[in-house]
Amino acid sequence: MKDNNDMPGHLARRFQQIAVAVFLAEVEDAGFDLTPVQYAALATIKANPGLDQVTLAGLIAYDRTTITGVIDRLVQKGLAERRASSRDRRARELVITDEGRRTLRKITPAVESAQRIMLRGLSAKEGEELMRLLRKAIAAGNDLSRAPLRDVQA
Amino acid sequence: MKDNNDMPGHLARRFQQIAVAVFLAEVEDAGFDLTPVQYAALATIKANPGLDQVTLAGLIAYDRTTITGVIDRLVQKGLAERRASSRDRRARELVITDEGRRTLRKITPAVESAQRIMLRGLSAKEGEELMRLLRKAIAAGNDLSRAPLRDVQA
DNA sequence: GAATATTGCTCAGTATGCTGACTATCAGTA
DNA sequence: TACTGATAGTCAGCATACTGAGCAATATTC
Repeated sequence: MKDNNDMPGHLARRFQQIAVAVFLAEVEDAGFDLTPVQYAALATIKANPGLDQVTLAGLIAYDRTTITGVIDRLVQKGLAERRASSRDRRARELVITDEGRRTLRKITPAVESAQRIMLRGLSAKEGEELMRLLRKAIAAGNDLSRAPLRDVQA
Repeated sequence: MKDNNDMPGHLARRFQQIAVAVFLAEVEDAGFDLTPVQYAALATIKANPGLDQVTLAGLIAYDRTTITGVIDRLVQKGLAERRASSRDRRARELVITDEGRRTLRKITPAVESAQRIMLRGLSAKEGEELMRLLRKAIAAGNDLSRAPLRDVQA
């Protein structure tokens, strides 16, 4: 009988569970209230001003139905804005606000600290190897989820 | 500026997302309707008949408030039963039903197939190494989440 | 240019996960 | 025994994630 600890799926769930908890704790200690998902979305909006929701979803591999709620909350917190697109009236252009920019800047140390903490059981070399293997497994399985990563050809 | 692909937290989310999608697809192909979480709970109940909910939660690192709903659904599907404990009237003893046992047995090939598919981008050696690193990182971060893994001393 | 297909977004419904609060019960102690 | 603290379970509320359906607008095809 295979143990849970031999199941990559189970290990993935556990590691993610810890990663989220560490992220939230570090960010809260820094005086902010932002989830990992909201952080990734906000950082991606900042790096790609004016992108639409589907493109954002593709860049961070979120489901398009999930993005709606995430952006709702970013907007509600005053960190981002949804604007009507002039090119396509179906689409919304997303932009970061000054407040969002400020938040991103101030929150960065906490985010980086969280990444270190969640790997604290591993040596630097092991941490790198873990990330390499995850990237490789993810690349091979990308199309197996409903929300695959998609590159944009601007 | 660090890329998402350099963030273990982001990679963890992506890998888990794929792992769940693969699991659900394989299980559905086999003609069953069981989530990864429900499967782990059911398998653990089978291996530890009569255990209470808190112990179950500790064995698979679920939050105790999450367990309630998971068991509700296992019971509703007729795969497990909740019984009053004679030793402690607060506790519920969990047991697997015959139907649950049958389901577990028939679903096992699909579950194992799912574990292989989610590692399909890696060699056997790399898959082992990924699991080793995940186990190590998880062990070091176990107490950082609200739902740590807990061993039982029968 | 009209019919068809596709796309961007939203919504309803379900299933994890979590925080925090509450009830019932048990355990230990004065 | 009464008091105190801890524990088992549930619930309300919020935030991901997904399925599937639907609406509005754009693209494509004839």
